Amino acid sequence: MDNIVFDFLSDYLKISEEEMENISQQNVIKSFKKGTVLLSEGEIANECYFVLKGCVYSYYVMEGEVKVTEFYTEKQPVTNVSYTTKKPSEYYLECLEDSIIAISTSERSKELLSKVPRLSDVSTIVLGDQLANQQMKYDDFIILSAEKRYQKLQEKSPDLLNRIPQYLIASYLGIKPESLSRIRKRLVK
Amino acid sequence: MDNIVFDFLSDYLKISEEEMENISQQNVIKSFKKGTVLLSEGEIANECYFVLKGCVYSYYVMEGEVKVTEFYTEKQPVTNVSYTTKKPSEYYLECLEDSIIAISTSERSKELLSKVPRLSDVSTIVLGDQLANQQMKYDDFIILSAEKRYQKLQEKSPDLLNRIPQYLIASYLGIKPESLSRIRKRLVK
DNA sequence: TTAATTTCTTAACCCAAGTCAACGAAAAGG
DNA sequence: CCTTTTCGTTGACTTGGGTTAAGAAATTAA
Repeated sequence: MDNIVFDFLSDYLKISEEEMENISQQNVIKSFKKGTVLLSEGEIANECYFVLKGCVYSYYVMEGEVKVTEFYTEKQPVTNVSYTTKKPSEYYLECLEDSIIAISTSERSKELLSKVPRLSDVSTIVLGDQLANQQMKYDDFIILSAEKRYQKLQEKSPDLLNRIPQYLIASYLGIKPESLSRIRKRLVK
Repeated sequence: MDNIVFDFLSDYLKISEEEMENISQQNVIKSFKKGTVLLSEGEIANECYFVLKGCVYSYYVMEGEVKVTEFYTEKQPVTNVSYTTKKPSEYYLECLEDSIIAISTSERSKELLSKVPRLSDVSTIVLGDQLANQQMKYDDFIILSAEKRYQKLQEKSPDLLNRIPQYLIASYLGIKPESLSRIRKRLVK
């Protein structure tokens, strides 16, 4: 499973055998059953996650209603406000499928960074990329209609539409399942 | 004007006289007239900005229509996707007021970081904070109605409502000026 | 396989925001 | 100062998404 981590890192730099060794030793990898809650509302996160296999999603519960904000699949770091701010989380992180996940903590990250200092450049770049992505995601949401957002999702991540139930896709798009049904009907014509 | 930069930095660490000296020397500060476009759609950004005084806003132009995505005021770093990705910008950055702005480039940042290495921790923290903020902003947009978003803006940044024209606030909230008018009318009752 | 449960679709009706248009208020320019 | 433009509000009408409810389709469990 480690090779997925190296695959991800090698987008940013070439890694030596020795560094690989250090990273492997530091890596804590766990399996979770579908439905496992990794972080609950109200909890303070002391772990951060990287999805190796499966799918994790984040959602708020507002007046009993689930509002999905993101899906994280293979090779994706899970952004986690509570882990950054050390304040109680306002949302949940849950496994949508049986998943294999690399887990880190502040302590382990520091330790790893001291052994492989070059990784700090990677983390800066990854953070910057995540910020840029997050901003683009937000901008799309403001700029585009629900219908356009669905079409864009179809283009950019058709895989998500297959592996994720439609009512969660609807929530992710900011609409109700019934509306997504109507949009899909409109579009097939 | 430098003191605003130090004020910002001192939220993250104590700065020595010598470091201040280095930072001051490296700092490029410019004044801009209201309406000055700092970055146009299609341009690749090679500068990044930090607002010392005044106000900068980011907006897309979609089919001739302006869609505001953010206002940046005193003591705020301006996030800039194009600066990170080195791809043509999809949006504009423009001064909404006469503004005084600290400007950096990749080269100058590197130089400064080599002189004051401690700043790299700050930049990581600031990046992390920005990511967390951006995510919270997105989540609010998905979760809340236009009316709730307006109320939240009123609470959190009443200053913006005074200094920024309403049709731009409306755009920022993702609605039309007419709708914002109606929301305001509904709320005074 | 069948039964139970979950997910998806459709229809009828409602409402908030969009559109178009008009008009008054405020700012900007001369 | 008055004129011109920009900005904010209001009204009438349209529209896309929400709500409720029912049934069909697809999963899951027995």
